[in-house]
Formats: sequence, C-alpha cells, structure tokens
Amino acid sequence: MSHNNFYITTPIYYPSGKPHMGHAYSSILADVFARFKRIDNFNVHFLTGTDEHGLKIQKAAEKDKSDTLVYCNKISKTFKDLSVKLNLSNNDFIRTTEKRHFASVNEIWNRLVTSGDIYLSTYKGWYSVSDEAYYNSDEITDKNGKKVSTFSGSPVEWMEEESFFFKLSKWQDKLLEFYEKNKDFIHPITRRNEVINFVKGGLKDLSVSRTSFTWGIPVPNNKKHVIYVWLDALANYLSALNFPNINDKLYKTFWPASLHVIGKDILRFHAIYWPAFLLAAKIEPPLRIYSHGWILSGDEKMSKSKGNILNPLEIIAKYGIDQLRYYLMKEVSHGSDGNISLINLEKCINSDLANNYGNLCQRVFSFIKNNCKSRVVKNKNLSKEDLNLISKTNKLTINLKAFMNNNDLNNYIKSTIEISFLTNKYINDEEPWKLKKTDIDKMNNILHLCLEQIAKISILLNPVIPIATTKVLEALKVSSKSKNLSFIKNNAIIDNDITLGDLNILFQKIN
RNA sequence: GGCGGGGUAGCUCAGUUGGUUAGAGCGCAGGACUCAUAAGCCUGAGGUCGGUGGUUCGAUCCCACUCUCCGCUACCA
Repeated sequence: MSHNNFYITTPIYYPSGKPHMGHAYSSILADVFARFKRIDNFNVHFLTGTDEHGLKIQKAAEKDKSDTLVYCNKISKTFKDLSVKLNLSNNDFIRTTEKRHFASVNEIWNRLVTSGDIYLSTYKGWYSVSDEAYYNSDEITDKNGKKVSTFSGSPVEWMEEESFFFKLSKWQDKLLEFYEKNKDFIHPITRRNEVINFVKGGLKDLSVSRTSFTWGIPVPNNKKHVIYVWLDALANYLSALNFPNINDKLYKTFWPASLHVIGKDILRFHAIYWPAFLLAAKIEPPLRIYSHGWILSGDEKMSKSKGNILNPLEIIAKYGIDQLRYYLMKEVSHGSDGNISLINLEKCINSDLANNYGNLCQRVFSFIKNNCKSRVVKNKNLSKEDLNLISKTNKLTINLKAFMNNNDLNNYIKSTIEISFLTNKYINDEEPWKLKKTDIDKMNNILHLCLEQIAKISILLNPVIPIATTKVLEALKVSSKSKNLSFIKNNAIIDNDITLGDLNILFQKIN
C-alpha cells in the first residue's frame, strides 16, 4: 500500500439485535477518520458490513420461521439502513453470506492447513447448553451435587467434540515481536499494554471449527465442521478487496488495511487472533487497530430494564445526524468509555453548534446580505488585528493532523471550535456595523476575513458534520477541490470578490 | 488474587520533566454592546489538585503507605 492510500473498516456487525448506540459510535468514528483522510488528499477505501454467521442467527431465523438467508437479508438491511442514516461515506458494505467472502475464507483456511497451522483434535470442557459457552474448571462450582457455571449458574456438562485447532501457541513470540516492531499497531496505549500482557501470559491453541450447528462456512473437505466465527468474520476485511485475487486492483491498492476501528470488547480477536492468522497465512497484518470504549448512559451500560437506552435512530430523528455525530465525537473521550445523556447532547448542540459555529455563520451571512447585498470584496491589506487572528488560527491548526493520526477526535474538535470562538471575538472587537458609514473598505475586509475563517472551520469540521458544513461551503462558493486541508493556512480559500449564496439557520437551538 | 489506568472547580476534563496568583468548556453571577438563533464579547465567584507520612529550600506533580473508582485476566461475541 502506498502512502496515499488509506483503507479503514468498522467491525462487521452481528445483527442478532437491533442497531444500538455502540454500533453508531464505531461507524461514525470510522467515518470521521475516512472523511478526514479524504480532505487530507488520501485515496480512501472505507468498509462496513454485517457478520451473519452462527447459531444465534440460525435460531433466530427458525424462530422467525424464515429461511436463514432470507432472514439475514432482512436484518442485514437494518444495518445498511443505519449506515445511511448515520451519513456514512463507506465505499462498500460487505456481508459474510456473500460469495466473495466464501472464497476469501476458504483460501485463508487452506493456507493455514498448508502451512501446518491447523490440525484436527478434540475439544474438551464444561459446556453450558443455555449459555452456548464452554467454561474452565475454575469457572465451575458444585450446586446440589450438580456442576454449574459460576457466572450464570446454568448447568454444565463435560463435553468432548472433534475440532480443528489453530496453533496459536506457536505464534506467541512472533506476535510479541510484531507488537514490539509495530508500536502503533494497537491504540490507545493502555489497550496495547493489556494485549501484550495477555500474550505474555501464554497462548493456547484455538479451536477454529464447530460441529454444533451448520450456518456458516463449511471446512473445506470436512463438511461436518463449520469454520469458527472469528476466522470467518475477520476475513471480511480481505474479502472486500477481492482477496484471494491478489492481483486485483483493490487488493494491491489497499492491503494492508490502515485502520480497523473496533470496540474494546473485540480487541483480542483483532489484536491477537487476526495478526496470527495473517502471519500464518503469509499475509501482511493491518497497520493499526483502534479500540474505543463503550457508550454508557448515566454511568451504566444501557439496558432495557434500566430504561436508559438511547436509540441512535430516535436521536437522529429528533435532533439530526450532524448533531449526534458532533456530540459523540466531542464528548466521548479518546479510547475510554463515554457517558452520554440527552441533557448533555442538548447542551452541546446549543453551545457549540447553534450558539457558536451556527450563529457565527448566521451573523456574518445576515450582515452581508442586509448591508452589502451579499457581495464582499477584499480590497485592502490586512490589519494588525487581522494578522493576529490569522496567526492564532494557524497556531490552532498545527496539531490537527497529529490529533487525527493519534485517533484523538476530542482535541481535534476542541481546537477547531476554538477557531470559532476566536472569530466571534474578532467580530465583537472589530465592530463592522460601526464602519458602515465611515469606512466601507475596512468593513469589507473584516467581513471577508470572517468568511475566510468560516470556510476554514467548515472544512475542518466537514468530516464531523458533513451536512451543515457542506451547505456553508456551497454558499461560500468553495469548490470541492478547495475543500482540502492544504488550503487552510493560506487564508485564501474563498474568492476576493465573492457573492454569497443563501444560508438558512444551520442548527436550531433547543430549549 | 495478578497486571494496568484513574481520583484536579457544581459537571466533563486538561496540566505541571517539582518553583511566585492551578487551567479550559459547560453551568452560575454581574457588566458593556447590538451584526446574529436573547446568540456573541468582557469581568467575577468557585478548587486545602482522594487521605496520611516522607524526600526537598519548596510537591498537586517524586517516594511509601492508605482509601476509592475503573479496565484486562481466552474459545458468547
């Protein structure tokens, strides 16, 4: 992959339930990175999709009295719809029930067999039918003479079943070496440390096939077995690039992936299993895994019984997608769990979007419409105050790329909205309304700089709030070509002689 | 239990490689202005920087102990 290509993915979602805020967060996060890279001149490929493998899906379909694939079509669509509602700019949407994915998983499996990393043996352990889970002997207690799971209390029985295993143990040292060589492979650092710690504790071989159900990709040459969900699911990142056709343009351009955005609950699969599978299959591992935290509501995980569920679709319907995107990206702090609430969402919309950025646009556009017939001509040199504003703005933009490269959206947004603060203050200090009758040229210059500032903020916020900023940039006659980071510091995004398009209120205030 | 990360203004957090008055945003109080979505701007109130002890001329920042919260600790994903 050359330096100007950027391949970013969300997890593929498991549609056993309805899309929730966690899905929305992962997707928006990835979308913001994707959009940012695009305005930073990268050739971006952005992938999302659904994982439709396994017993839960199979059972849900039975319960629904549907054919399993028909059922999958239905629930996968809810996620595809969500990606539209979230205004994702994904280039592709992959489903694990697609042909291209079968081909890719088969190839990986065969490569692992050929390399000697997969062998047939027996899986033994305490199995709970109701939990669909195996437990270790230290997770089992005696209750009335019966063995039960310490966690769920459900009865367990000793099971032995034939299973294929992946020689994960063999990759322990190689993984540690890989982490050491690739310091940025796992973000944030605390997650990286956890993973390394875990691997150092020793890796057991991994059971990579199941015989208890059929809804999945069969093991080549042994139809009794279905390939383990993660070996199946992770391969989607390759399938979407038309692997195993390694001469395909997509594959050649975009592999290895630049960034897998995931939630912390699936970190192990991405940070340990995935590179191990790939190294064993002689495929280059991705460059980075970014593991974000959970979205909590009032300090607690959202749950039906607590009645604290915040449904992304309802919030979008009530407040708007730009609003939700901005709030999540600004408030959920980098890498850790984030508490969200409607009260804080409303505060955030009012203070940053309506009162600050939105009102800045409004006051400048209205002023120019009412006093200059929507036309502004820059015709003087910059004043000391102008230069001061520009230099402060440039200072704020210096670190923006670094913030993004560090997956630090919070600081990116804080710095950007700070430009809006500065510009609002500049208008108050310069008082262009007082110059109407005394110095029209100076007034024009001030207004022109305000527009320039608005253009900068709009470009910078475009990855986060694409709808509103696009409206502003259109009204400013900024071409899509100029919608680019490289124009920010030149202070010459808009024309010197500009006639503004109309701009309505961007963000309604919430009372 | 083991390993790791926190505890700083009402809330969310930043910060100090130890050094005179500890910062931001939101919220709150007051003021001047009026182009704007009664938005924006200025000023202010508010913190013994979890607790105790130690090192030091000096610690919120270093060390020890302690209280407390959280994360990870493999086959559900």
